[in-house]
Amino acid sequence: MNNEFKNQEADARGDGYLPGLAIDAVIFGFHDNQLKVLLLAYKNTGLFALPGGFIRDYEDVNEAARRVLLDRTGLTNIFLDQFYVFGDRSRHDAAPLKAIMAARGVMPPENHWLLKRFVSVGYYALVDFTKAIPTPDSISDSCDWYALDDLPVLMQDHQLIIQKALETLRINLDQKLIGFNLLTEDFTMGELQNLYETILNKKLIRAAFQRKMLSLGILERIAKKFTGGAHKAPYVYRFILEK
Amino acid sequence: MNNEFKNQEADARGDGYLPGLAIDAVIFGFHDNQLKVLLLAYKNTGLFALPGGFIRDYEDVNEAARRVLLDRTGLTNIFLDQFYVFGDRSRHDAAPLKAIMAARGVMPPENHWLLKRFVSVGYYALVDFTKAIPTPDSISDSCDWYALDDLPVLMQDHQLIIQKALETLRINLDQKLIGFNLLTEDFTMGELQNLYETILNKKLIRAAFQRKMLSLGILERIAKKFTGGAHKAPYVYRFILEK
DNA sequence: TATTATTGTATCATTATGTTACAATAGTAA
DNA sequence: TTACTATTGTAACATAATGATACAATAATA
Repeated sequence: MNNEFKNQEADARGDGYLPGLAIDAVIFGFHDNQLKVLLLAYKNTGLFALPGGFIRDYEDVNEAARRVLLDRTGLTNIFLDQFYVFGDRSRHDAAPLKAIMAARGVMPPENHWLLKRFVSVGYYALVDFTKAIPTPDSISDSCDWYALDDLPVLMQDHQLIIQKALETLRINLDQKLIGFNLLTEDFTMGELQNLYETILNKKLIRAAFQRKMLSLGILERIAKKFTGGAHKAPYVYRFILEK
Repeated sequence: MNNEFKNQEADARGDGYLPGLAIDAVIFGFHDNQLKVLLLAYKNTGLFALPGGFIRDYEDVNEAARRVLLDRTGLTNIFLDQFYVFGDRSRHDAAPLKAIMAARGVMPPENHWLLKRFVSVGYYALVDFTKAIPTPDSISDSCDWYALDDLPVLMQDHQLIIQKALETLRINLDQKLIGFNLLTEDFTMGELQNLYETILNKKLIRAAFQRKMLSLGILERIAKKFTGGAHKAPYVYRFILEK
């Protein structure tokens, strides 16, 4: 779904879009020691869904995914990767979209392109929670963060898509060094460890974690952070961007 | 491309297929200490291409990929995984397909569905070279193995697709334990090490490799293999399938 | 029976990771 | 100022994983 939905509704053939192909984006954020994802709520239907969209005939598929991310968060230059193509026939279920359209007073013809079978390319993004500005599209009343362990009921197979995105994130967290994308520019070692523990859902050994992170040579020590607590102030680190 | 190409050619609208979506399969085999991939050669055009196909409207996308693999190799129950979606607009180039059709005496209308832009889901498969029976489709004169380091000139972005598949294979070789899929059911430790060295393109330490593999508890020692060489006979191992 | 090439594994060295401990604070309260 | 507390940074040692070398155990052959 995107801001151009009105046009999409009006034109039953879907001119200007790649047919049968969609994008679903699992946009991760980290706040209050919880992993969260951005979800849209649809007017009068009680349905929740991942941000998504379609591909214009002049766009690369990856470009379209960046556009979706920009439209829902206002962010560019964000970590964004494909992780799986959801192409089962059983995904096809016109009912939710009909309900959404009906709630808006639209009765689409049976052969409306949006009611056809879609294959969806799954993307996951890692964003700085404090920088993102959740923005609903034209047919949803809200775009908000939901904790992964307290999700509302989701449309179609969106629950599965989130599950698979999380698995990908867990695997790639250790391989590629992508966790930093979920934090603010500056962070303490404790914050970084909290993030890792939340994503991996297990306790890590503090001394070993710190030693490992520092040994990677990807962290720059910026300054001390005086939190007001009655204890030694932690250092603030910053991820060193490679040139 | 697949055996139903004749039907596909005849029907300019592409009825019965998902529009604009294709599958490209990088089918890896291992022979003569070389990694090889299956390629098709097209009649009278000098063009080489990856095995591929389209998705029937009654098929899951993954199912369609299995069908392609079966049609080109005769194999089922094979390691097969998605690795990337190739969706750049710049991929669109009707020329090769026109050439192929022209070589067959067909002049498609400009709006023929096969000449439109396609997004392709990349799959990679690992097969036992000795078991696969390379089989051309209806419009290619050959289906054969080509060594990765001696590939012919390939259609469109198929070179890039192979490159990306190889990267995926290298990353997953250590994570998941998938190398065995490229060997016969029984193999020696030396053969396994050769496979790893070929894929990773680097020498491995024999003692450490053997110790690591045995410690994983995934190998069953079957018997000795008397090769006729004037030296100690190696053991033959078999991958233990988990239940 | 000696010779040769290769395999399986033991041994030690090096590196990485798990675990414990402790000094160095930054605040609070006496 | 001075104890007291909680947390951080890191040293120190233990354990595990990997790298490197060495050598005994063979299958064939001469």
